[in-house]
Amino acid sequence: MNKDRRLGWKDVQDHIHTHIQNCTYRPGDQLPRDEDLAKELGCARSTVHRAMRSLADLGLVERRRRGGTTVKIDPVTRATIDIAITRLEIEARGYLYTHHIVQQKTILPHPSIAARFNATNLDQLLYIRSLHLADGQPYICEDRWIVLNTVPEIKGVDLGQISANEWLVRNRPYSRCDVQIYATPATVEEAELMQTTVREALLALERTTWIGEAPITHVRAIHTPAYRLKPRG
Amino acid sequence: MNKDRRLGWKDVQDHIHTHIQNCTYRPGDQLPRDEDLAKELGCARSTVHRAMRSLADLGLVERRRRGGTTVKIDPVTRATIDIAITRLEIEARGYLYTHHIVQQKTILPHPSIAARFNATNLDQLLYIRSLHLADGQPYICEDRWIVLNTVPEIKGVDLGQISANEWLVRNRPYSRCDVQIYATPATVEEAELMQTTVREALLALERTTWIGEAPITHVRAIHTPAYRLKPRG
DNA sequence: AATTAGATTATGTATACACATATTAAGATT
DNA sequence: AATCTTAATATGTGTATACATAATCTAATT
Repeated sequence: MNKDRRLGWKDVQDHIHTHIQNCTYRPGDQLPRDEDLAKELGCARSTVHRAMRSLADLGLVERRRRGGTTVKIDPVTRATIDIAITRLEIEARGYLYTHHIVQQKTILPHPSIAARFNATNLDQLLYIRSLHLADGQPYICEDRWIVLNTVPEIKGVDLGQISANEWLVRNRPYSRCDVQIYATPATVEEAELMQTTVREALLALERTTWIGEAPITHVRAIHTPAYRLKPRG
Repeated sequence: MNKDRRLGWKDVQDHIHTHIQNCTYRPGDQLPRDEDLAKELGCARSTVHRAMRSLADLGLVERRRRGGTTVKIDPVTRATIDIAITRLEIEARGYLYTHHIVQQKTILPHPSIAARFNATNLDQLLYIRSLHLADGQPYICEDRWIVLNTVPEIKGVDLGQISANEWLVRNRPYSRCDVQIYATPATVEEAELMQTTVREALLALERTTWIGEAPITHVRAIHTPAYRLKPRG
């Protein structure tokens, strides 16, 4: 009912945020101490602290132990992207998901792949090229290398049924993930698979994962020409 | 000295995180109540709460008021990218930054631009195409539309000196920013500016900003062919 | 003058407690 | 059986307090 009871940390956050947008506080400016703000606004220091930490997480302010809080001198635009299981992304858009394996083989690691893993002594890899479709139309083509030493169980999985993408996400948590996003021209084979023209500009999303020191998988997913990656919320 | 004094929230976070990586707790599994965990680990509930909130922020667990905490059923790979002032990005890589304006004119909004702003009644726009170089080599080519009604002061700024990018970031905080990332083939003019070939695949980064309801600027930045966007460490 | 040691300061963390809120389960009412 | 009400429950928030830690300034020492 009545929100006027007490001041919540979100209220405090909005208060400061508004002042930053107002240019009351400009980039580089020093903000009041938590304790002073608490007294001024009539709440506990912990409440101001909670608000300030949130603003710091958003990249709007910087806090230093004895230096206090300042509005970030060089503001950055912070965008967070969630890379979901491909099936779920396609279904979330209201399409019917299907996928099939284009090629699958066990190989020794190419130097460029080994470099991605930052490892020299890699053994056998399972390479899979698969196509993920939305309502029958190509959506993502992924090239994946799976480190069999780290994930031996995958040899017993029917990857035509459940995609390697989905199986790994559900069964192999990782401790580190390296992501790279870039544009790449479609090769002849990719163009054919994605039903587009050779050298068409495609968005590539590369991920490499480890569990502890052990490499799990490296994947390069290329999207349809019209694809636009949009950060959340 | 000795870290064994008391359990910190990061210790608790690591504890849970390790169990998730272990598959002790698997996607979909229910975690113990905060209070039980606190008792088990010998710390306060607030400490567990802090750790859990952090894990929720990382997208690893989900919390619901009476439903407790569960390991996220469909884990996503969450990547955060910071888009900095172009000059700072180039200088951070150790290059000498220069920039120049290729074209500048005042125009009425093209429908596609108005659509980006989600506004119909836009007045005059300042359009600027500028090239940002690293050690003299093309790095980013940006097309920018500035809403003069919202930012009239920019008419008095020497944008050959300070780039529109930098001036806006420093002087015009925004309340909303829309980001889109995609691949685009270089046009004839873009290819010439970026010293590459026509239809080469380039990474485009589009941003649109508002302050309150008022549109500020829309910018489309295309990068060199080799450019890779990397989320922060 | 340079270095060191100690005091000062603002944020960071841990704790205990009370109450708020969303959600589910159980029970009462129709 | 369907609906509404009420109670139970786990997380969310606000407060007060104490102490930890990092950064900075000051003063003592060499």
